[in-house]
Amino acid sequence: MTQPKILKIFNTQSGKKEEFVPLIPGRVSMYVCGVTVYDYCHVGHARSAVAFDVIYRYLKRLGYDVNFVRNFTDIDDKIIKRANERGVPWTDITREFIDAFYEDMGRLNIEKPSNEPLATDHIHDMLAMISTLIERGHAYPADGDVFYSVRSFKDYGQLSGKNIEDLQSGARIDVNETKKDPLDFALWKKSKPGEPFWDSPWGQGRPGWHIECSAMSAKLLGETFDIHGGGKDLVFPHHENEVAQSCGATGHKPVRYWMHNGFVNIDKEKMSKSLDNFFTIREIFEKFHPETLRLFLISCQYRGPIDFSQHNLEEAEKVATRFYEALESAQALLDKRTEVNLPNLEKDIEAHSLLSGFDEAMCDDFNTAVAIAHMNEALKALNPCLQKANPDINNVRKIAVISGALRKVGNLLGLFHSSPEDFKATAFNRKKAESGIDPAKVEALILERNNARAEKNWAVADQKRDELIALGVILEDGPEGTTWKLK
RNA sequence: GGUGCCGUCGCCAAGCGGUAAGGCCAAGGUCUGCAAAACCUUUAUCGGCGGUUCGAUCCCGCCCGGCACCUCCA
Repeated sequence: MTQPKILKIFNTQSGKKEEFVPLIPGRVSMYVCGVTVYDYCHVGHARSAVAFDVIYRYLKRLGYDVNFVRNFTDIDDKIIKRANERGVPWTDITREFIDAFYEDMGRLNIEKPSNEPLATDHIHDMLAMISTLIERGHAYPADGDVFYSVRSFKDYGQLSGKNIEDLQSGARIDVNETKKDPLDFALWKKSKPGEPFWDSPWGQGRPGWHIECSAMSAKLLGETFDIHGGGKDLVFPHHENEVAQSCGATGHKPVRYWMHNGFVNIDKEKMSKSLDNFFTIREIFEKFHPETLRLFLISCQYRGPIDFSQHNLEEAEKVATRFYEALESAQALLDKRTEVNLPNLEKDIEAHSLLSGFDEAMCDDFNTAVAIAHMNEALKALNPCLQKANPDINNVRKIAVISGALRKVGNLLGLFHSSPEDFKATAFNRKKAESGIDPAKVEALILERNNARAEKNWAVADQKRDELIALGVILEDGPEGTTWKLK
């Protein structure tokens, strides 16, 4: 990028968009809460992954050297429970779902972060932090457990906008006899017989959920780092507790910009395990191309809710198809017109209005919805050039520039990673399965129709077309013959 | 009960003080033997009522409707 842009980020902490200024010029340190590996990822996980992937990619475009850490929570009650249900070692569970996670993320075209620490590889860092918290009077051991004393931290609640009195009056906090205060949360949990454990000064046990992020972010990014992200549901208590832990241990705030993505909803309700209204990513991929899911997820601003439905995915699929088809024809034309020299193409691409519009949108708190609107405008400029039977040199160049700009912006959003054939094949296969159509029958009817057309027997040709339409088949007569697709 | 968020064209979705981006769908047109694709054109005053302002979808208040967090959760 030639022109420096001012990036604005909505900071959960302040509730406002703020100008982004990294702690160290030219560098960004970013930590995003990953997943607990006890099950397959659902669409909600996909949203978070895609949102921060787009953010990661864009920070790099702005020229930052980004140190991006995304953790795996690989020790937790749910993992132990799942292992017991299956009668296998808990490490079998974590290994299986880490592999599945990588498979899903790979298909979604999520870039690998700089570092992906496992909680269990950092137990010693957590123990050190817990000891510091005890020394500083922010935590206390109690019968093998260690708890954080929430009332020892005067700013508790400042991230999520809660105050201790309100939390206390809410009757949903579990009562635990060993806690001094019901608001206190576990830093270390004593293990029960048969459960995995690590040795600690307080006996055998395992870490509480929140401590891993505080310990690993400090270890890998420093006591103060730029961006911490995750789903909105993590604001309280997880991120609130992280702030308490880190501030308690170091005396200063760990995070400069807190970013939270909105939920994926089903019929206006949050998609969640407890409501049992979730879809796994791999279920979606059985019907839709990963890029369709990706485009759907970035078709609105990352902070708001997004309603998940087959209808909305189909709409995203249409949009993606239009882009793929235009890009495909542009490429075909450019391949044919190799005699046209295209000097300084990259420079013209970067200078195209799509790039400036894209940058403006992204600098406004990563507004991907507006970015996609600009892509549609570019597409609208590209298509008329593609209409021309034999475009002149200027048009060829225009096609090269606009399609290049579209590809570039698309790639920055993680799109156009597939081939047009693969992309269209996914939609075709789904429709074929849903309609139960027989391709051989379609081909036969098309042949009959084309025979009639060759004899200029339009009545028969149209009758065959009507039959095909009744089947949901749409014909396209092109210079290289007739192709068909499903409605 | 406490705390936030949201309500923009039939549908999805930006904008958030100066008279509403984009997409889907629909209609008309160009093209086509007819179609399809593509292109062109057309479609909203922003949940309701007050207030602040020269001016409000955008600020404030109240109301109606929906959601979320306060418990594991992306």
